[in-house]
Amino acid sequence: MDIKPRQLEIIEAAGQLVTEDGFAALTTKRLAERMHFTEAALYRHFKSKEEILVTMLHHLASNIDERLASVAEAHPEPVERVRAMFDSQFTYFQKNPQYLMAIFASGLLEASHGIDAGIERIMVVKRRHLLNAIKDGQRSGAFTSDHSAETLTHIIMGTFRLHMLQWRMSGRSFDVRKKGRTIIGAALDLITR
Amino acid sequence: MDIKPRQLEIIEAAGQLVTEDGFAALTTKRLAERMHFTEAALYRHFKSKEEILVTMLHHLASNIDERLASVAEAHPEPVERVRAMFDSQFTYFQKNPQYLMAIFASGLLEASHGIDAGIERIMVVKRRHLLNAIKDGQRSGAFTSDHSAETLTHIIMGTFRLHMLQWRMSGRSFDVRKKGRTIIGAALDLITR
DNA sequence: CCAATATGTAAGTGAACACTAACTTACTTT
DNA sequence: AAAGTAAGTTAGTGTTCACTTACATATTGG
Repeated sequence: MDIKPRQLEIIEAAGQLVTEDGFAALTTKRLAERMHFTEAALYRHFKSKEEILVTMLHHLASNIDERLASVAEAHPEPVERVRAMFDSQFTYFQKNPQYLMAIFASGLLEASHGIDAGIERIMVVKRRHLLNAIKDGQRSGAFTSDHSAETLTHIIMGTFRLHMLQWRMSGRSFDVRKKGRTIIGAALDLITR
Repeated sequence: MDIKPRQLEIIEAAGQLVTEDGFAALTTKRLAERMHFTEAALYRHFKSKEEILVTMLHHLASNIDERLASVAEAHPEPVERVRAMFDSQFTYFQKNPQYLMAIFASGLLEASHGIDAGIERIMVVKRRHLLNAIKDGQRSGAFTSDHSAETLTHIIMGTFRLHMLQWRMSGRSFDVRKKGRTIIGAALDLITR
């Protein structure tokens, strides 16, 4: 699925609307206004509103997957790898806050199965990369084996998600990367034996 | 703010709709259908759809506050107190799954300020009780003081929230209490020194 | 008995929604 | 130069939304 430049512009505008004012704010009228064209023009690029969201989520999942894979390759040491993975996430969302919504929407939206599946896929992608790092860390003895890799992954992911939520709820008023490093650092410290 | 019995029935039906099929599914038409009366009858009990949600969130926040306060009183020992607090939460949401939505909605809905504020209030209530317990645990030496009580609270809350999200996303297909005990137990173990 | 109150119904309202049909314009390919 | 294509426009469509008005019925307290 290749995304044309004009489609990407629309996707980014859609993400902006959702992240700024919530899902209810994403209407064809408002999206067209932001694009400085009419509602009908939207349908030259996407066949439905749902397709806009699904394409956006697909694009986002691919981006995140690539980034995390490249970070994993660059950092063989597990503790540093996890740290670098979250650093990469913080940097990404700092630069592309319009995609923040995709972290939280899961299980709430359900306007369609396609959207729900797209959101879940993003979560699964992240989980897979993190779980790999944690397992490596357990093998090398860097992380505790008192609890399963799945449990440790859950704790780290939960910590990350809440951090991003609070950043968003605060109107992105603090340095998500700096505070994120502290809190992810603390969580990493707790599972490091 | 006292809630009349008929109002409570409507609130519970509204929570059911949201938890079953998402926020978009909460329409006056569907809510009236579930109550086996007409849309107009809703407006005998609430002056707007927003008031239904705000009243529901207020009711929920009060319930949770009471429960956590009573649990805290019954368990002076911090580690056991935290465990009992989450046990209480698991039991509550197992019995009242219609209120699950309120855990996740934060920062996403924004259909109105009143709703957003109501959801945030629930988060604040929980955080306050948990933070107290963690601070007590640090004072008594039960919990590590390597990280701030706020950071530890964040990690535990994030862990809890993700657990509830996964329960909901799975269609509540597993025993939230049993699995929750394991995962909260692991998190508690990590912060116990 | 009767007036007040609570709780319902039938039948609508205008506004907003996603989406479509028909037509136009600009650029590119042959 | 002609034909095709990409990307817009105007002016709608029917549907659904939250909510309202006017009226009906049942229960209850003085």
